Amino acid sequence: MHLNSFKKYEHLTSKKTFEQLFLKGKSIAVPPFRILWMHVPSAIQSTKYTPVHLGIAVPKKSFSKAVVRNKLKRRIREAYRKNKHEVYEVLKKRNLSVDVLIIYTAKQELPYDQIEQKMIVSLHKLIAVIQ
RNA sequence: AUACCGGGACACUCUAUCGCUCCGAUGCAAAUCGGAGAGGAAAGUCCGGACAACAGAGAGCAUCCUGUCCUGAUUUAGUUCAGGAUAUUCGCAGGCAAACUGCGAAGCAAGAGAGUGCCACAGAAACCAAACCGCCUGGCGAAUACCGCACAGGCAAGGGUGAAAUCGAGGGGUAAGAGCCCACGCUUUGUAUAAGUAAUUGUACAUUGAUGGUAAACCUCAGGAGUUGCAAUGCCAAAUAAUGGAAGGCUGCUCGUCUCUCUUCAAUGAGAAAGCCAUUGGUAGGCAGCAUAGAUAAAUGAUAGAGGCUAUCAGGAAACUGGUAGAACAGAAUCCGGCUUAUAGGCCCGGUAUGUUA
RNA sequence: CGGGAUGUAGCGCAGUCCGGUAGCGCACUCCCUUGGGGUGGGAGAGGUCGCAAGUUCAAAUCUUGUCAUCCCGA
Repeated sequence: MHLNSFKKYEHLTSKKTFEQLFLKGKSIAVPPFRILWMHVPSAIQSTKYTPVHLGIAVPKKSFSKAVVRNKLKRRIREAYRKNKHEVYEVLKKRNLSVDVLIIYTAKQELPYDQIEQKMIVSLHKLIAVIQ
């Protein structure tokens, strides 16, 4: 498995899990993000084990144009893809898997390098909370 | 030449690394290899069509939409679009003036000779007749031109009001006046004739002086549209004792989901619009629909380099060289056609203004 | 993707159906009342009715286009 890939089976795809995250998920605030996460029963023996399922959300109220929303989602996905390996190592050691939802809460459109910096910070925070 | 406005086609290019979606091949799998991968508007959802459901076929009411003529275009459908022509409207000039003439621009939502409604304020009067200030004749008052009148009649030229007051202006005519009459111009309707595929236009004769405006008021005429929409619809899984996709009771009904007729099915049947009462639990995933882009929290990206373009700074006489910054509007979700709106930059076409030269 | 509604004074709303004067409440300004303020009384200002084009003598109102905001439907 390549370390920097971000395939479809690593996405959050079910509408139900989104609702559960909003109801029961624990939240961390790292501006410009807000991160909701929760533990999921692990299945380390099965071949389709994935430590993290990730969803990305950009609210329509802050950015009414679809182009801007797509651009931000792509930037966040790119930043996550490059920096996810630390989280994966920690979770693999402890046999855990989590569902995570990243919500973009800022009202301005940020450039890529800022988003990447904040992504590193927030992933470190997430690791600390899980441990 | 410069600036601005409008329209049109184009919508930075290439390479490397790391990644994404779908399809195909190999493979137990992980994965590897190959191929395809966003616009002119994908947008707004303003129209139309395909496609699907409502059992099938036909007719009609209500409701809604469209409205000159010809030619052409398309998924061959439209009342859509494009081009041309014409009625008409607007502006400028001419003219004493006009419902006039010439030039230029715009260019269609039919009909105001079926009926109903409305036309504020002002004005005497707003559509069917009428007379405020007036003009004229007669009568009366001492009163045969001049002043007056709760008098009798004639007139609609002039004033004034208004968006609009029954053709314009000239001459004749008259007590005063009036298309009352005449010439000129315009105009209504009809006939004939010429041009044109046609709408329509010209000419001649007769006739009229409009039948005030408003149909983006009701309406009339001609024509068109059955309704709902891919969240349509069909199937599977899951759920449950089991059924259904919400179930139940009452009222009131229907036999299409507006009405009528016929056909088919059905009376121990089928349907589900309206009102009231009361209960609110489970599943809300997948496949088809669906595409030589194509998903279902929804792919088409990030970084680096090179070249071209624009702006600006520095150097230079110039060609140019170097640095910095920038590159619009905007992202497919069933598909197709039209319309509308957004759009950096240079290019092409047209118009307006200013300047220079000839 | 498909339906629907609303834009009028600083704020909340009438008026739009059926075209001629743009109004109500709170807020604002000035004056009176009070020793001063509040309350109360009186007077006044503030709008080209989201924007554009059209119909009409005349448009907030009718027609068309457009821009915002909001609400529904699995």
